[in-house]
Amino acid sequence: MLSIGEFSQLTHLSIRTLRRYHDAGLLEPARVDETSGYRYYDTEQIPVAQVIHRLRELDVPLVDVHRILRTPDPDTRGALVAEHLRRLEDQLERTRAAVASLQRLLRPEPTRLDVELRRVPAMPVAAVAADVGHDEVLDWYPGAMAELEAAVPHPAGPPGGLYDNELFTDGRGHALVYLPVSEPPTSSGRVRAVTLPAVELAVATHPGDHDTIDVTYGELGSWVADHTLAVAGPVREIYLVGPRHTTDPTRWRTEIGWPVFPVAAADRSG
Amino acid sequence: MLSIGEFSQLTHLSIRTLRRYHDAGLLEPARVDETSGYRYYDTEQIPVAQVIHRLRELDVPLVDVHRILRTPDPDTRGALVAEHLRRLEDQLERTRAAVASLQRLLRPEPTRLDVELRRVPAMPVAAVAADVGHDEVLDWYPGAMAELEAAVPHPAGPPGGLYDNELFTDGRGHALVYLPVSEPPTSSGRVRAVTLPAVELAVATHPGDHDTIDVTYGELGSWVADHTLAVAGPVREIYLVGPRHTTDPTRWRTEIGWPVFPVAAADRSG
DNA sequence: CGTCGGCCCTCCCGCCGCGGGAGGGTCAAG
DNA sequence: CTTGACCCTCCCGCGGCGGGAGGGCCGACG
Repeated sequence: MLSIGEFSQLTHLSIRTLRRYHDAGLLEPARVDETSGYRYYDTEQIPVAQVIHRLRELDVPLVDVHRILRTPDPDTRGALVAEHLRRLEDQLERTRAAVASLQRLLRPEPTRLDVELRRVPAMPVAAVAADVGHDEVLDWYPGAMAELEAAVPHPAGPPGGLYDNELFTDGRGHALVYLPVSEPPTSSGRVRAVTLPAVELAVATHPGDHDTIDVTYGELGSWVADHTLAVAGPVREIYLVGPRHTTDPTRWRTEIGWPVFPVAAADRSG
Repeated sequence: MLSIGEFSQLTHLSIRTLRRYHDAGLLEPARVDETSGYRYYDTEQIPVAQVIHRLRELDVPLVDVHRILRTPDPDTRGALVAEHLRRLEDQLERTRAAVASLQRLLRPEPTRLDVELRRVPAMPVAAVAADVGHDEVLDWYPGAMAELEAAVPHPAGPPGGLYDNELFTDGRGHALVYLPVSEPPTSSGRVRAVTLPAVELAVATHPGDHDTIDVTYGELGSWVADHTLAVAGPVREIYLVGPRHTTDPTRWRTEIGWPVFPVAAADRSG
């Protein structure tokens, strides 16, 4: 029987941390003295403590550590761990992208931005919509678009999305992805027939992957702000060239459409 | 002049976050209405906001972001950013190591551990000591050892270290690294002449780099606990083969010496 | 000119995993 | 039996963000 201090020395986990793991039900001491409350551990618990230690080094939340430890089946457990490793890799990828983008931002080369004012008529589409958080969008998008493509084998144009402004201001809001159709589709699963309203858009094209799309957003937004206009509705994105066309992200083309009030009405002299 | 909501849409930073950055002095609005407190931003602030966004994606703390933004000289600023990238790489390295170690821990193969009881006489050494935190040790060690090696060109044995138990139980404590000498060295810099006390050690050898050294610690500790004895003083490490000998970490050999009360006295029948 | 809905304000709380510290009980060696 | 090391619980703080309450401000309408 090891006291908490001895166990701490054997596992290199601090006493405080061991107590916390006890409270969280992660690492129950082999025996707890009823009157004094003293915790006593067993040498067999050392490997368990080390597994916890490793998982924490990987920033696995305590609840997930709990889940993993509770899982008896090694395969399922392996899958849970693998899932976390996948997320770590995703994060690494995002880190790499952020580094690259940061370096570009710090060496500012004047980017010439072509902005086009475009009148878009009302458009019948097949759509999948949801209320999502800002950081859930990337997880939500692929499934929604896959369902759309299955339901609409012959779209009448490139896919797109509408993103409510609250998504950015509040970090949560309404998002909708669509495929244009020539005639209204039948609803199935999450797919619905929707008619997008006509709008006037200020459009800029973002080249490449979406890691730096906020830069183009900012440039387009500056242009819109500098040329008057107020924003009128959710931002639109149109995926002219995307992962469906080429695996080379540098070839992707995404149009960003910023809805504005029609130019005639934007003359505010009245 | 952009309201905070408009600016939020342009930068994809939430309103709350923008307010926080204002409070932290990171991103001062171009104008703040005195009576209403309304924040108004300028389109020129968009790139600044995006730099902040990128740095935060890299988990750079707000205070450091502040430092970086305040730095006018691009070279110094680049150095600060590079420093953070270096830390990211270190962390990545540790993550990699933790993953590897975790996989080994989850596929437990019975490790046969050779433990030797060894009586170590008092030993004159040149030593560098400090009070350090658990996670500062790795940063502190190289400099201390380099200073030692400069002061002791012809050591009388392999280098080693003594680590107080509080270092693990409290996360902070006394650490000492040494080089054995044949006669007491003169003090210089942080180097001091010290005589290590005689002890009885339970010794196990840890092969390879130190990423998994806690596993060996645990195994040795189990052995000590299962064979009686109480711990008597700081743990010792002896670096038989280390980075000074070979760059191949798999060849490293580190002895872990767990001080125990002399075996005769460990008979607790009295 | 008043009203109303949307925007913005400040202030406080919660989250996670950990450390710090207060205040007090327990254990074992002398 | 005393002493000092050890252990206990409980509360607070950190950093960066979100949630929510409670209340002013703005501008487009009637």
